[in-house]
Amino acid sequence: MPELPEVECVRRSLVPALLGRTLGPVTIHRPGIVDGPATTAALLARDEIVALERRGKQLALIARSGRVLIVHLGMTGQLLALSPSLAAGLSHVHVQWSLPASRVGVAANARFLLFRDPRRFGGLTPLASRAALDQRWSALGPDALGIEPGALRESLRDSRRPIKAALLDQAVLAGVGNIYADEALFAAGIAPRTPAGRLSPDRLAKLAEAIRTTLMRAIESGGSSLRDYVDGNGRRGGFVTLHQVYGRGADPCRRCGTTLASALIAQRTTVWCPRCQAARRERTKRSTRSFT
DNA sequence: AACACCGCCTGAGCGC
DNA sequence: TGCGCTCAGGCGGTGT
Repeated sequence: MPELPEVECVRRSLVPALLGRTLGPVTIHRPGIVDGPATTAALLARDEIVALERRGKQLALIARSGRVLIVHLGMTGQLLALSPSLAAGLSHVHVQWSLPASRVGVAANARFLLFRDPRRFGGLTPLASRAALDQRWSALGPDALGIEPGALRESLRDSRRPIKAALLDQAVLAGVGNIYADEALFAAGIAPRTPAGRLSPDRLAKLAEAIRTTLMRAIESGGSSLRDYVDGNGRRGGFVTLHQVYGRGADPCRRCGTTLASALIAQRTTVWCPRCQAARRERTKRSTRSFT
């Protein structure tokens, strides 16, 4: 599932094919996946891509005209720059752009840009300007790849939810989904049900570092390909083999051998090691009325 | 206000 | 072989 590392891998893999290039005509097979009027201009047809940016799990194509197209991959979405032969015969292609011919190098064969998404949890959101993008992204928490302890502490202050639930909230922290929430909590040695606002500054610092490290390593491995995920060139990622807990419920912990626990937390299957991530007594909530 | 929960959608995997 | 069931989960909308 595309979380931050997968979206970042898509972004990086598409830079050679898209940056500085002008998209050709667009064909819209399923207008419903576009949030708003699905006009060719809104979809950046015949517009030059001047930047590819990411915030959390969202990817934005910035065009010369000033228009912006946000790409949400959802669970099964793919943005692919492919040769005609690879592009042919793909199912669930909702929007398709032509890419200009020529240009030597790795992107020379990429003649089509495709947005496909079998389950349609993803979609495209056209925006009129960079300012509109900034406004939209201001609703997101800080990007998880650069999360600092202070920012995490600020986001989680006074929250009574389980830390697992808080990490999944994109307004708290942008980019972490179910896989990397479990992996980061394991790396930090924190039990997923620990109330977020009760974590000590030390443990929050450890968690922030664990989040950054886990995400960076996943990016280096090309992301986590369970079933659907591939990057912009159609390549699968290799991080699944490095998962410590996600998808391993009832298997032995790779660190201590204890049987991994599994439960539904915040409506998500959550896996953790009861020994490496033992619940411990956290600091109690300080009275808000004391000494103010 | 903070949080819980629902439902969208398809294909893989399973039991029978 | 094939059918029906369950499960996966990002995220917006609604309920408590």
